[in-house]
Amino acid sequence: MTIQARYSVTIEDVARVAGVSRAAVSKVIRDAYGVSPEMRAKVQAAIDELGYRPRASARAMRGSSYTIGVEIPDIHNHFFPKIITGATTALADTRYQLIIAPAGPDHDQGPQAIEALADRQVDGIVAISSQVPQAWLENLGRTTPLVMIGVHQDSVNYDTLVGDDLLGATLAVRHLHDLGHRRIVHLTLAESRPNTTADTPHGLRVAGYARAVAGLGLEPEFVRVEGGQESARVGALALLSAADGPVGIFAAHDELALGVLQAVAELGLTAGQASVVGYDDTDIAAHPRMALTSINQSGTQMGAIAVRLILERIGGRTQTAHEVITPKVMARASTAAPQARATDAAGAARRQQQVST
Amino acid sequence: MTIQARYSVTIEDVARVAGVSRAAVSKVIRDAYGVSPEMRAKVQAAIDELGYRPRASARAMRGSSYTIGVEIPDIHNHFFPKIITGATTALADTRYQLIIAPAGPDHDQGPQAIEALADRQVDGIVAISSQVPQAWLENLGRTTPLVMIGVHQDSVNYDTLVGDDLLGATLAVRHLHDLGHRRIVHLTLAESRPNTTADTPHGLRVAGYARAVAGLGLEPEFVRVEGGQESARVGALALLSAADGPVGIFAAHDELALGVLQAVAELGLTAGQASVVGYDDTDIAAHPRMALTSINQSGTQMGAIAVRLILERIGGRTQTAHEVITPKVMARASTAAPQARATDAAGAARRQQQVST
DNA sequence: AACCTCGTGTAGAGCGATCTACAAAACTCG
DNA sequence: CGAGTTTTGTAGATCGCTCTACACGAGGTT
Repeated sequence: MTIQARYSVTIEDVARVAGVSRAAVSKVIRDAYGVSPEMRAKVQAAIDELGYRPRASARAMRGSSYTIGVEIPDIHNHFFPKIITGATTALADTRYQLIIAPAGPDHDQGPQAIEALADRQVDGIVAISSQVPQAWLENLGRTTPLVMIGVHQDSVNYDTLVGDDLLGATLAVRHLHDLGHRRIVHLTLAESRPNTTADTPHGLRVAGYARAVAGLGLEPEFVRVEGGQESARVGALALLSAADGPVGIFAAHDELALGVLQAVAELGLTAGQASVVGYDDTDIAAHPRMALTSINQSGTQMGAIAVRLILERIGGRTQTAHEVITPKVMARASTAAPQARATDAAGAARRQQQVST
Repeated sequence: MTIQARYSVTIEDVARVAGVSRAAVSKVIRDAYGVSPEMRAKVQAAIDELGYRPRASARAMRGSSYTIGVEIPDIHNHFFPKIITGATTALADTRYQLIIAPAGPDHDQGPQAIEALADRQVDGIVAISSQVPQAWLENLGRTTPLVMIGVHQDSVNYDTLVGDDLLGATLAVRHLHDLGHRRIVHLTLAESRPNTTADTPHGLRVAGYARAVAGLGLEPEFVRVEGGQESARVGALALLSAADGPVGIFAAHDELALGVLQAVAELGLTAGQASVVGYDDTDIAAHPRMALTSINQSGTQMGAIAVRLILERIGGRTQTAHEVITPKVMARASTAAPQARATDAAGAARRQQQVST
């Protein structure tokens, strides 16, 4: 029975079966004021009997859609699922449902996905793409609770949530330096890529790196890549093939670091010869086969905070909030004290052979 | 200007500015029949000027929401992002937007997420959780185009899309056997877990394994775990510590295989001593540090097919379709010809020590 | 007894689009 | 050139819910 009529059963039907008005049913399902226990029981019985479920789109027309939207820029970056997990968990006991709008595979589709969420009248938006015009965001934030993750500019109409990228980069450099490395290279996205300007996470990591390196009296040195494991692999391969001493590589995020590890593996180098630090501490970093040293900025915590901020906004907070998460180093076996390269012919030959694999 | 009024701009406003009726504007934005070029231009100009965007929830009340929903059971399983990628790409040139509803971290929340999508009046649903009562799905399929991925029972009201799990398991076993392995163990989910009954992908992999092993005259042998890398690691650790000959392990999916690889790494075993095959061929499997042999059932292709099926349904197809994807082996370094274990005291001691790490 | 207050329920407008009729204008064509 | 056909645009109902305004009856006060 319940199953039979699943859709096409409306609040009207429930009202008829319960023998009350639509408004009464509406009150019950919204937990609104002014419902007697008897009425509630009667209505609830009718709801159960008919298997009634209110349609979100109809509710959204006047009230709220009970939906929180999260925009994620790259479904392949394993950092984002952590944010989702944190958010989903934080939302578990509420009546809100989380939906994700993935930005398309091409870049600069972030705004499009955010817009799609706004079009769907979600009650709040969490967005991660940073390459969105601020004016546009300010305007969106005026009508919809909005949390931007990784946006460092302060704003009037929306909340922000960032990791302390300046500090994170410093920690990465210091970690390599403490191990004894004196050549510390930063592998990051080409400046032509989105999300690389000065106030983005990647831009700040660049700045933090440059400052930390200068503070230690070392030369800054960059490898710029297009993004994705493959480009990082190629970039690292070029760097490491040309190098003959130990190199510490600070990759701007774990996805890139994995590409660097590919190159390290292909060249048969030890962690002492090529030490790699990533950023985000994704799940895979902890795997013993990777053992990637990484900067942790708890993604699950970020997700939970983002949801909290949204719910506060929905609850009536009018002042903007700007939260900062403090990163920490997760030291693993991908970094080690510097070690000279084997200069014997055998080693060189082996490396040579493995490059061509 | 465009930005200023972003929301609260309705079709009414556009109609007023363009000097036409609401219906005319509606026709233009839907590309409907009966619009002269001049009218179109006039309306389009007004739309651009005001920055008008139709609200999905209002459209959903009568027409369609132009939204396709995908339910995914476990955001941490890297196989699902591949499906999403395929689906997003396939949807790129249409007016449809893809949204994802993640099932909560607890199990058996699949139906809840699917229901959430239905409540939001999406025009089509792609769902991956298989542990949903069939009657419920049949009913849902009656009102909404629905594609179930990984559901092997044939259905009347919804389409299905599966990998040939029976064949995939056979390929895995045969691969290990061809390498020379004679002890081939299947590591899979405990039968108490969701999605393990006979007609689910995991159930069929078990059946395929059992049949293939029997066909080769070997004994079937199972390690049952709760799910997640950690439980697989623990299960594999127990298996491999007790074993003294070479073992071939066929893990029911890559996530579990990664856990097995952890155990292999901790015990310091070679690929010949413990050969591991996964299932799904997730991105990370190809990383040289993992080099995980895996059964590929193209996730991106699955996503693309799922979307195609949905769009066909929206377009009017009434007969159900049932697509099958043929899996193939991606052989990598995690599997190798069997190799005896070192029996010297040093080797045993080393293994012993590493277990306790 | 008349007046308030409070709790409970209902009527009915309204949200922003779509979509069915239908009217008016513009072509065909014998 | 008038009847028929096609094209183009509009009016207005409608989708399923929320929410404001209000009616009604029961108690409480003076």
